[in-house]
Amino acid sequence: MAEEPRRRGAARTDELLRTTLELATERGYTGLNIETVARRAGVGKHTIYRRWPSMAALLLDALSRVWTTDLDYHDTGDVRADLREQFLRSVPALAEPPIGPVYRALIAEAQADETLRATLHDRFLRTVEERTLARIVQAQRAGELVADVDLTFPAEVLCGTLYYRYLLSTRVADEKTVDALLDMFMAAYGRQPSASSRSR
Amino acid sequence: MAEEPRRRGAARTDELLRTTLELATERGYTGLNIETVARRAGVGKHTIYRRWPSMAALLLDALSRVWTTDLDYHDTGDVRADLREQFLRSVPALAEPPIGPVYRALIAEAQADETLRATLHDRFLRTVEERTLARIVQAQRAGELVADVDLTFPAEVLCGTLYYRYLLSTRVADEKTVDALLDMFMAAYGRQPSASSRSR
DNA sequence: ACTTTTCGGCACGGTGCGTGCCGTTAGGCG
DNA sequence: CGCCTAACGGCACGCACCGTGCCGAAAAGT
Repeated sequence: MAEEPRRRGAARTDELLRTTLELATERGYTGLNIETVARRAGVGKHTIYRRWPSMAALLLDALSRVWTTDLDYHDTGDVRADLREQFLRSVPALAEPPIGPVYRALIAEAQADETLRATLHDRFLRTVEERTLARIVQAQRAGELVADVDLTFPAEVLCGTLYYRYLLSTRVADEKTVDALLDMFMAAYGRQPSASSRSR
Repeated sequence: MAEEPRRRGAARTDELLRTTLELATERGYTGLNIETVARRAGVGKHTIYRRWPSMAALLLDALSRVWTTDLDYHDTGDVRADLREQFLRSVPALAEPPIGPVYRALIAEAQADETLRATLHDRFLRTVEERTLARIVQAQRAGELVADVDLTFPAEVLCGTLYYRYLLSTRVADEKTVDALLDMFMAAYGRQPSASSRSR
């Protein structure tokens, strides 16, 4: 999204992204606009507009910087435990600054801009869904989950439910939630009948 | 949210809500602001502010007007068919005007306002989740679903997944999606083992 | 040293916000 | 019936942010 500036730019580009994340952390969603970022960075607005066509584009790049999300599912051979560990690790990261405010700002702007909505999904959510799918497909191959079922949609349900909690409700996605979600998933696709996986 | 105006107000209040919905239908999310509503209704801005403290409050009331959502789950004795019918009926209603634009506008504003987020959830999503829960609990009592499982969270997953699709991705929640969702739900909580409910 | 391009700074018109202050008008009351 | 009070429409304000244009300065490339 950011075109490489020719001369002094690279360092400035980097600084602007850092400034954006700083602002998100200190002042939250409210402080996230171009004027404020420019003022804070001691920069003319052109310097920003030369790099990004809109605030949304700047936010997308800023988010990419921190969305490392240590999204690396373990594979201990216990798919439920691995999913659980990953969910409990990544959900708080989503809510806290700087990711939280930046993400919220993008969600807000995306409501008015379908293209942004698609970009947002492609660049972030899709990755999460795909990695999740990869992990459960692996479990399926290992015999932990029932065979002959397309797990694409279940992977979306797993991720989507957590995002729904965070973005559309005020309920936190705590351990209880994650466990209930995994109960449902394992009850539907786990190998052993039901009772054992449905407890806990 | 709207306090009853004393004299000329009731009719005006009603007219303003209708004007808001008209604007949402004709111009979408973009046309939804107080100035535009006031201009369109031929009204001073005070007349709006006297009734609602913010655009969000006005939108909430406007949404209530059209959120009848014919949310009435049938009970034909086949819970899967009843859920399917309801989902396919209500999902498009959510996307089309006037509900779509108004809802999107609220989602956008709610990102900056936690209280609004809670209100939005309480006034709309919670109802949907509760009715869904009521229907599947009934199915549980009828022996269609496994007993001794708390279905509160599954009800949230059912609704949440559809909202996730609509609000955070650009994928539509079509028949295939609804069927896949119900596959998962029935596989997890349906009475008959798995194979039959997982097909389709 | 000279050119090119980015740079910061400033100002502009435009839009929407929320709040004042008019004079007007409708509804309720005596 | 006429008065009085409250809601009304219209207008203007200061504020914030948007996106753009123009300046002279400074840095990078030649």
